[in-house]
Amino acid sequence: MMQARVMGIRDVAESAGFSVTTVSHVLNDVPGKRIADSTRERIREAADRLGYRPNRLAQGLRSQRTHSIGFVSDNIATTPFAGQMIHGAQAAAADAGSLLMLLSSDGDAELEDVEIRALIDRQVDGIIYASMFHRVVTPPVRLRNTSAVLLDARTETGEFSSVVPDEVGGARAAVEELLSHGHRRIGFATDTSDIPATRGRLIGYRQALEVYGVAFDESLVHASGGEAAGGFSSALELLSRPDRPTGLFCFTDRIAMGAYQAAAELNMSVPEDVSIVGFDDQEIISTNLRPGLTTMALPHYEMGKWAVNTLLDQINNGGNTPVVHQLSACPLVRRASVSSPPRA
Amino acid sequence: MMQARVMGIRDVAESAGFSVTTVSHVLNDVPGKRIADSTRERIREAADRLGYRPNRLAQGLRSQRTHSIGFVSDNIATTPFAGQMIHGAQAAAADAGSLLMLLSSDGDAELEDVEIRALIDRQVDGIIYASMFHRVVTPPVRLRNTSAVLLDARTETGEFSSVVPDEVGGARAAVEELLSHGHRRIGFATDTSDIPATRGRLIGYRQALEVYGVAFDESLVHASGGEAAGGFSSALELLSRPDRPTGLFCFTDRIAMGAYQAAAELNMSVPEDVSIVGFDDQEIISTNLRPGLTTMALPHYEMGKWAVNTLLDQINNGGNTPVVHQLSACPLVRRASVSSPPRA
DNA sequence: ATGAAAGCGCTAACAC
DNA sequence: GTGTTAGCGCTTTCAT
Repeated sequence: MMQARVMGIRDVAESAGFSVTTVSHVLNDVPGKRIADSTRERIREAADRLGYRPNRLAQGLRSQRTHSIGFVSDNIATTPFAGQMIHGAQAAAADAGSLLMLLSSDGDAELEDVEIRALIDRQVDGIIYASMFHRVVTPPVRLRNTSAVLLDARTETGEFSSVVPDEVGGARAAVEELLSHGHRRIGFATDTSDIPATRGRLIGYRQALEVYGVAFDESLVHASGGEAAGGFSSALELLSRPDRPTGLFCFTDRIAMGAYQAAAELNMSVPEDVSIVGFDDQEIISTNLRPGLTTMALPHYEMGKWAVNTLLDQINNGGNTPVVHQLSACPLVRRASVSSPPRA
Repeated sequence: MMQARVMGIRDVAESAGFSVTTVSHVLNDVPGKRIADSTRERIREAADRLGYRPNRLAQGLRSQRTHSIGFVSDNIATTPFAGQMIHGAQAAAADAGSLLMLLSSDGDAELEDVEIRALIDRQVDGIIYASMFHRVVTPPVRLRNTSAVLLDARTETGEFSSVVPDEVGGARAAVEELLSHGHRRIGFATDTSDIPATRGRLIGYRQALEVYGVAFDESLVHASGGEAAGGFSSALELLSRPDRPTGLFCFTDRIAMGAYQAAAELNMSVPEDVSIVGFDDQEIISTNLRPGLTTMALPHYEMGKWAVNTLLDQINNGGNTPVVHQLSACPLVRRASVSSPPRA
């Protein structure tokens, strides 16, 4: 383990025959410094030869910039989306030469505060405050002591820049996919929680119907307690009606999974007897269902990227950036669960 | 943004009327220092009053210990397991006052090397080198310049401490679950990849049969190209035989999902007509399938924890720790997909 | 075109 | 019991 000896800027200076100042100048490409090309070359050569690597800690201490950003999330283990957000964030950070410091609070507000403190103690340049599902949050006040951007979340008052998925637009596109295939009776198997997603997707559902001049029929929207089991019972009920819908818009892919089970139970096949579109594009479900599920993708990767890019801008501008609230589009992912309605 | 002014150890010293040395001693509880209780108190009070927080960068620079550890993984977005490993690692790190710096290489070896360098430049205390599925890896040589432990991976030569799931034991337990319910013809729907998981689980399958004195029948193991579609065709074939198995051990939950689909196709129900046990406990599948899937959990959280604890030990002992290769047990998660075989 | 020297905030010999 | 002082490895002002 451990290299022979780790070379510092002084070793480079000595070896190249210049002062540390000059070495620092050339290695950091400090602008507006008149330095002989030959000098630059000799210094670079020496640095390479010695395998010099700047100590980022020392740099950070001196320059007040650590090139590391904190990522606090309420959860990370139990949601398949965390990975995408983190990945997007990490990719954007890496592009800018920064690293992510990751922390999960498991929803414990006190712990969250401790974690943010730990991050600030480490002099992170800023913090991404992430939620694993779109919601309204109230971050610890301490978050105001830093640059911060909200990911998949918003505060009541909108004080931080934030990015969330476009629930309304996504739902509208989902239902339009069904409408454009000729469906006119379209059920909505939704969730009982009162969160931005349920509200937004219902609005989108209605908007799409309106665009196509289809009257909204309240009895066609059925809410249940999330997950496949809820989707199963919602769909079972909806599909058992004499005037059953020919298309089903499901609040999540998990609910769609339940809808598939209900269809099987009723000996109906997808999409011949009933077309289904989901939401989330949880690939493990959407690609493994038979037939593959047409669904709206949640733009987690893009949101993660947007969040750190915005944070970085904010940091680089010394906090003089306007607060912006970004809506991120949910693209339609076509697979095989939508066709024309049965002839009847 | 930004607090009024951030207090340093000097402010505390001044305010308390002692030297920075003494402040450092009491705030860090340095052992073997004789300091008056009254002094301790006054210093603590001053620190609290001023809201003093040590600058971890400066501490790290001086003490050569940053209390941050790097986590490099080949992937993070597209696997549902990443979250669990990261969470376990982060939890263990947090317990020890350390933070995780996260990096994903997307399988790009060159990038991986760059990332490890970036981590070392930031003076991380050590590095977790993680794979998102159990495999044999060859990490960049640079990894030897630090303390490192392998997570869900091993090298050919076993030079780093490592932790991987006990594939053999898990598979044996899975098949024994079937055997103990009375099944004697048990199919194995596996994957075609040649990786530790396929090899180990086949061994476990055979061991369990042997324990129960059931002869191994090669025609009962059917390999396909992963995912639900493969499981569907494997199971369809296995279950269509005249001497069809009454129990199915599936290489993954995704394959089990395909097996459910095949059972439905054949109008067989789970578990009445066929009992199924999976592997992985991908909850999004295992809990949402109907009926719930009995499966073997992959101990990702525990492995993540073990990895950083072991790394931390290694760091604290200055690298004089023996290399250890840990097998982590895969617990059985009983749900509703196993019962006694049909009377026939 | 280059360098001396101060100092980022802290720890740890070593004095007293 | 407590304080002085010398750095950790680097950036940056200011001289020259």
